[in-house]
This record gives sequence, structure tokens and C-alpha cells, in this order.
Amino acid sequence: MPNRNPTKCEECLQCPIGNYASIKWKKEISKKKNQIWYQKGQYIFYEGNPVFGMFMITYGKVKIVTRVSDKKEQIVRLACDGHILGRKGKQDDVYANSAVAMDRSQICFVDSALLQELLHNNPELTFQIMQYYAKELRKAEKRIKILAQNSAKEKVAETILYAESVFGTNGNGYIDAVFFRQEVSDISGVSPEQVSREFAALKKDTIIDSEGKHIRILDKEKLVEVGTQRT
Amino acid sequence: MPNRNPTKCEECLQCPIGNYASIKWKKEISKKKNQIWYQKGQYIFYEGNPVFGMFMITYGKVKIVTRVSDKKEQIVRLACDGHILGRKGKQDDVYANSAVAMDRSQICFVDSALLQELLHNNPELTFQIMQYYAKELRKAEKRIKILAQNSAKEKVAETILYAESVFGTNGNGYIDAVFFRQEVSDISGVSPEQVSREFAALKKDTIIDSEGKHIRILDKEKLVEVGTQRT
DNA sequence: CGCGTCCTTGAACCGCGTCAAGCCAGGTGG
DNA sequence: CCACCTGGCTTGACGCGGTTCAAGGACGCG
Repeated sequence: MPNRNPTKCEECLQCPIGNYASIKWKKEISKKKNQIWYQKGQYIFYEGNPVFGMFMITYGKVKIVTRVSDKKEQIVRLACDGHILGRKGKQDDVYANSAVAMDRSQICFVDSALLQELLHNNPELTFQIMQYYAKELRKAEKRIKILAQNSAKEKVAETILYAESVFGTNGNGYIDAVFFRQEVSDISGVSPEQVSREFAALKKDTIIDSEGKHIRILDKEKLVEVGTQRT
Repeated sequence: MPNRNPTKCEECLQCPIGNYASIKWKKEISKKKNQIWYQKGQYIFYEGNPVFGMFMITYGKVKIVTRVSDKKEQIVRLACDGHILGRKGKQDDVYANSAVAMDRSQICFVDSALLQELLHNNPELTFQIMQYYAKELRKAEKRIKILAQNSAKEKVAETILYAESVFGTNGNGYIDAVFFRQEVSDISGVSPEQVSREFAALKKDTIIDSEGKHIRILDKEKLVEVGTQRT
């Protein structure tokens, strides 16, 4: 479902999610939805706060994080245009994690009541969201495997590939997002210092290149090899 | 959606999944579905094989695993009655992992064609499956956090809690499933030897008790504490 | 120009994976 | 009914990978 075309989303007509609702319901959404711009670093919702609806990214980049300790957090998911945030299970009353804009992002908010109506009246929409969750679950399970079994080098390589798969690359081959070493650490579970060392190694082998927070993949094939090799 | 009542599932009437289909479609499923018993240790489907439908557990216990190396595999999910296996995303053509019966289990199989029809004609069913995936995704993200950030002791504690949350306990407080040390290792990503040591420590503190492959939680509160403590 | 923030590199420590030996229980056969 | 054997569990010793602590460098910003 994710697409990479920034949409202005004045109407819900070009919205990657709204797309699957019927015309009648699109108008309903247009009226009731809440379209908000978030600045880089701004929180969209907070872990522990009551759930009051669902968020959809119409444009931008978001990280979903949970707090581990004062100084540490884990990024459990990266998300861009077309992704869904803050899902509401039947018995979920508070958010299990927080969402933070990694860049200026436009988020569409639909409250629980409207969402319920929407889902019950637009089977195609429900079906698409189901597919979306199934896909994210599969991705999450892949990350479970890597985090449980692989070395630091492999985790870092895989993290770069993961970021690239979500955010894509711009013209110059750079991943279309900015990552602090700390953030790579928060995704991979590897300490920032070790991330730095693994970056150095990958650069030496001309597999990646990086200037500070900008990362470029030079040899994707080799990077995949590093990310999946088992010693 | 998961429930713990063994159902004979002769008709699809008591099926935890079929429940959400209309009567008309239940009859359709009854005709076309495939109800199979699997023995302990038997594979339900294999990683890399083409996807040809969806499986639902009507009775039993299943582990979903991916191969890491010759000698190592990762259990990415535990599943019991009411759980769904072998989901089919739009572009998934082969299974990303394998499913193995941990016990004698009854599995209901619905082929892709029927499934497609079912989903498009039973919004309530699609909605329930969507909720199911959302819930599993949340659980997976919790495990991502633990695997990335926590110590061996915490991973083992959390694994016991996870197993208990899926399979429940029988009358004597024992987790209603049999776990080899190797399997605890395959869930937690901790070596079997280390799992053994952590078990010993937990037993010494009378937090758990175990006789071989049978595990009993003595002090759940303390176990939760161990599983979430950050040093 | 000076300060803060982030990145890098070095060195020391330690958690845990690995290897190896011994143990215990259950199953099998004489 | 006991001796043996096998597969899983436990425990100890050792070494390595990676975290942690600390210092120095690069860069951007007021």
C-alpha cells in the first residue's frame, strides 16, 4: 500500500488509504478527518497515552519507538507515506509505543468512531489494511530472527537495507532519510560506538559510503551478503 | 480471536474463524475446506514452498520457525487454537517460514481461491483477521524490543511469559506445552547452555520451577519484574 | 571564535557463546 | 529385572565479541 508520491491530500481522493473507500465515504472522511503537519522531531502520539484514533502518513517519515530506559529507546518500525500508525485493537486502550516525525510530515488523523464506521462500511479498505498488517508482521518476524541470531555486523548491514527498503534512495544513491548513529543503534540494538566501527569496516570494503548522517549504498549485493551471512 | 476450547469442527459452526462468516459461506467452507490432523513434530508447510492457501489452527499448538543455519533455527511465533498461519500477501509467492506442530493438532486449510472469495464476501471475517494481525504485530514489536535490548536473563524470563500467554497453564500451574531447552533457545536467541543457567538461577529464587521440559511459574510478578528490568 | 553536538577511535572489562565433560532419565534388549 | 545406551540437561573453563568508559576530532551554529 505505501506509495512514495507526496500528496497534498486536500481531498481524500489521492490519499493512498482513502483510495479504497467508496466515493460517499471519501466525502465523509474529507469532512471529519484531521490533517496535520508535524515538524521534524515532533511526537505524533505518546506511549502510554489513551488511544483515540488512527493515524495515516500522507507525506513524510516516521519512527515508531518504545522507551527502554532513560537513555535508551528501541525503534520498532520505520514508516513513510501510506503507512498506518496507532492501530486500535479491540482491547488496546493505550498506545504501546510512541511515533516521532523524522522529517516534516503530514499526518491524517481519523478518530475511533469514524474509523469504526469506515471499516464496517468499506470492505475493500478493511481488506487493504489487513494486507498491510500482514506485510508488516512478516517484516517484523524477519527482524526478530536477525536480532536474535545475527552478529553486530549483520545487524548493522540489515538495518541499512531495512531503512533503504522503507525510505528508498534519492538521485545520488543516498538513502532518502537522515540517520544519527544513535538511531541506527536504536534500530539494530548495537551500541553507537560499535555501529561506528561497523560503518568504518563497510566503508573500507566500499560496500557503503557515509558522510555523517547521510548513508549511501555502493554495493547492494555485497551488503545483502553481509546481512545474511552466517558464521 | 484465539480461544482455548478444542472444537471438533465437523461443521464450521463452532470454528473460531468460521464464526465470522455468514451462514451461507459457512456451508461453502464446510464443503471445500480441508481438515487435517498433524502429529507432533510434523511440518504443516515449509519455508520456500509456494503459497497455496491459508491454515487455521482449530486445535493444537504450533511453532512458526525460520532456518538460520544447519544447526540453528529461530522460532518467530507460537500459535494455538484460533491462530492463522501461512498468510498470503499480494506478492508473497513462497512461505517465509515453516510451521511445525508442537503437539497433535487439527488444522483447517482453505485454498487461495476460496479464501479470496471469502474475504471479499464476509467483511466481518476480514475485519477479525485484520484485528488478529494487528495484535500479532504488536506482540512481534514487543519481542523486537526485548531481543534487541535485553540481557540473556531477561530474554529467558520474557520467553517463559510469552509461552504462558499463548498456551496458558494447566491445573497444576505448569505451562500447557512441552519445551526443550533448545526450543527456549530458539525463541529467545540465547544459547541452550545459557538458558539452562538462567533456569537454574530462576529456580534458586523460587520464581519458576521446571522438571525437564515442563515449566511452572511460581511467582509471576517477580518473573515479570525480571523480564522487564533494565540494568 | 568558542561552544555544543555528534562521530570516531582506543583500551579495558565482562557477558555469554562455545567446547567439553559428566549426569540423569527413559527406553530397549538380553 | 538389571545393564546398557542414547538424548537431553547441567555445569565448568575459556576466549571472543561487543559494551562501556574515556579522550580526541570534526562539524555546524550562535
